[in-house]
Amino acid sequence: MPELPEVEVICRGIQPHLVDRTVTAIFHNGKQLRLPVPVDLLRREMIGCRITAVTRRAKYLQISLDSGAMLIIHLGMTGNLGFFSSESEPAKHDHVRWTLDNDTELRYNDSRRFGAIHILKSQETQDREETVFKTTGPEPFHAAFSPEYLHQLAKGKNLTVKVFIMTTQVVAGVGNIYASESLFRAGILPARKVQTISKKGWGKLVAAIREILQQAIDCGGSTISDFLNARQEKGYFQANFKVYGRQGEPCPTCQEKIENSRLGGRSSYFCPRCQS
DNA sequence: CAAGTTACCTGACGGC
DNA sequence: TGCCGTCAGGTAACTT
Repeated sequence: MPELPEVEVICRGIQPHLVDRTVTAIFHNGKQLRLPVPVDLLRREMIGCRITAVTRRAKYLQISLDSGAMLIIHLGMTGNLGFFSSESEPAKHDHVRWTLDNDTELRYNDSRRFGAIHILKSQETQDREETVFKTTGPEPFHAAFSPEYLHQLAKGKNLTVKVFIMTTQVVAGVGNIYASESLFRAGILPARKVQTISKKGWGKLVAAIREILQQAIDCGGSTISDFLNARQEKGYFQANFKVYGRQGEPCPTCQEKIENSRLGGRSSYFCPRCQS
């Protein structure tokens, strides 16, 4: 489900419902996510605390508390967050619920359980870039994500460009869908080796990644099978996919058939005429 | 040490 | 109808 745009959409959606609310109770259905859910610690660090901010770093949501503690949520492939009346019956795969002081609940739903929930104590939040995000690259919208940076980092590497931009250490938040779409926009084949890309090529790619991610955020994200925002509404950027999931269909630019090949174990879609 | 593979888990879909 | 294989938005721990 979520790449950077979907996480950003959820972040903006839950923020107004969470800020200035106090956590009154936390429930866990006992199921382990990618990591065990630290329920006892969550209760100790969150109950009675007021939420002060909701932010995003890479594909992680960061929920700050007035105690200085911070809840960090990763949605994995199928994770989602939504608000419900605390009276209503939890849905299948609602693994964790945070009850708030206005009788609503934030609910974490995740059928495949590839997500993760962490809590940082007050004294651990300040240096999280050096701990939690030690291996996470720059945000795509940040100035540090520059053509020079990519050109430098690519030196001596024998990777394909698609695998490269999907690597967390290189840049945060670019997943399988937006990697294919950005490479199409930049006119670069997914299988191109990073060594062969010029500074100008990296410039095109940086611009393409930013434009695609921004458009997707503006569209409320992409709903492939089950993504919903905090108000349980679908995103509609999938209507703007030029290549993702479209193998065999004509390229929207030149009518050549879109192809699909596997790179790093992931489906990669491209136009063999527009991209080189 | 870089690069490729596997594992985690549920659900949808196509073929038989 | 159901059984089987394959695939799916991510990440980290393995192996080569």
